[in-house]
Amino acid sequence: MPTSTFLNLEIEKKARIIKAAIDEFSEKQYEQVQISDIIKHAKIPRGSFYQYFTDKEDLYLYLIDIIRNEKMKFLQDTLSNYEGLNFLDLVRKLYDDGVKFALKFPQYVKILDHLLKNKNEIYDKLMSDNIKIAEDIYANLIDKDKTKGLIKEDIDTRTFAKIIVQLTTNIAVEELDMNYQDESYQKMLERNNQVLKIIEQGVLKG
Amino acid sequence: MPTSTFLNLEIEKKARIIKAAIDEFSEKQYEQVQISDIIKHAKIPRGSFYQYFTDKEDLYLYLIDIIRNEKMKFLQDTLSNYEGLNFLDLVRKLYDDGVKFALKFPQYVKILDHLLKNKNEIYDKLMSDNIKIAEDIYANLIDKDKTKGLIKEDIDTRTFAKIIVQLTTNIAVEELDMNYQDESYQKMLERNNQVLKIIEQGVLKG
DNA sequence: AAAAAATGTGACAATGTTGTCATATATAGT
DNA sequence: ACTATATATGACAACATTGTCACATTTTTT
Repeated sequence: MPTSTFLNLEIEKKARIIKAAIDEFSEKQYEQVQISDIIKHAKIPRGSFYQYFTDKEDLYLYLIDIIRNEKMKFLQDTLSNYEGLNFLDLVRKLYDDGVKFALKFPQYVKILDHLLKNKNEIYDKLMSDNIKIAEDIYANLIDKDKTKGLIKEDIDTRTFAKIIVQLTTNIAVEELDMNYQDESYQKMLERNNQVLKIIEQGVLKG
Repeated sequence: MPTSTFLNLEIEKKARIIKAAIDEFSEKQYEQVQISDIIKHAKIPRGSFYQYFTDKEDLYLYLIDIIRNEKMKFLQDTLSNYEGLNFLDLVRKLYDDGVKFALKFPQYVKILDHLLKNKNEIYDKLMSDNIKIAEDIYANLIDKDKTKGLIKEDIDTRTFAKIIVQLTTNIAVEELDMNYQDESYQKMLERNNQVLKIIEQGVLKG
C-alpha cells in the first residue's frame, strides 16, 4: 500500500504519478518496467518515489487494486442480477461488460493482460486463486443448468468451465487500438457470439 | 547462429552448454534469463560464450531451432498422412502427438510455452506468422469439411479455427511434472477428448 | 516567530550485468 | 622445430538500476 503521504498528495501530482505508472505497466511486462522510467515521466525525484511506495511491487499492487475496483463497477449490475439467467447467457453478458470495459479503459486491460500472460510470483499472489474461484463458480452454475435439463449431463463440468475461462479471459487485446471504438465493439461482440454458438450447438452437422 | 567453433566443440562440452541454456530458458522468461547464469552452470568462461554466440538472442534462436526440429519429427507421421482425415480427427491426432512430445521433452514445452505467453520482440520474430499460418491451414480444412457436409455451414470458419488454435496451443504445462508420466498422459488425452466433444456436439440439450 | 514535524531532493554507494580485449594456450601446417 | 591460426580465458570498462541518507524546504503547531 502507498503511504499516507502519497494518498494526501495534491490531486494533480498524484494523477501524474499514477498515469506514468499506468503508461509503463500497460506497455511492458512487470519485470521490464523500471522505476527510473516512471519517475522520469512523472517528473518526481527518486527520493519522493520511495517516500510514497516501498518498491515497484507496492506500486503495482496499488494499480491492480484501482483497476479491479473499476472493473467491479462494470460487472456489478450483471453480477447482482444473475439469478434468472442460465449459464451461457450470463457468460454472454459478462463478456459484453468486459468488452465495454476494455474499450473504455484499454490500458487497464493491457495491464491485466500482461498479468495473465506473465506467470510470475506476482501472478501467483494475485491471479491463480482467482481463476480457480472463477472456475468453481462456473462449475456450480453449469451443474445447476444440468439439473434444469439445459445442458447435456455427459459433458464434463470442469472441462467446460475451463474452456469458458480460457476463451473469455483472452479478450482480443490487439483490437484495443483506439480509433474505431464502435467498430471494435461490434466486432468483438460478434466474435463472442460465434464462439458461444459453437459451444452451444457444436460444429458437426446432423 | 552459433559459430563453427561452437559446432565443432567436443560433444560433452557442447551438451553441457545446451543443457545449461535449456535449464535456464525453461525456468525463466526470456528477459529474465542471464548469460551470467548460463556460463556459471555450463562452467565455461565468459569469453568463451561470446566466442560461440553473438549474444543471448543468438543462443535462444539456436535452442528454438533444436526444439522445432525435434517437434517436427513427432508430427511428421501425422502430417504426411492427413489426407484421409477430417479436420477434427486431425486435431485429435496432432494434440495426441503434442502430449507425447510434452511428456518426453517437458523442458522444451516449457520453453515454447514461455515464448507463447511472453509477447515480446522475439515472439514477433518467431511466432506471430506461424500462428497466422496455422489458422489459415485450419480454415482451409474446415471449409473442405463444410463442402463435404461434415461441418455446419453457418459456423464462422475463422472463429472456429481460432478456437482450435487457442485451445490446443495451451497444453497444460502444469501437468508436466515428471513422475506420473503415464497418468498425466491419460489425463491430458481425456481432457482433450472432452474439449473436442464439446466442440463437436455443443453443450445444449435437445 | 520559533520549534517541531512532515515532506522533498538528488548525489551516491552498492550491486549486478554485458560485451571486449589483451594475453595465454593449443592445434595445424610447413 | 617454427610459424600461423584457432581457441580459451578472466579481468575490466562501461553501463544501468536500485534503495538510502544527509540535508533542504515547506507546513503545522505552540
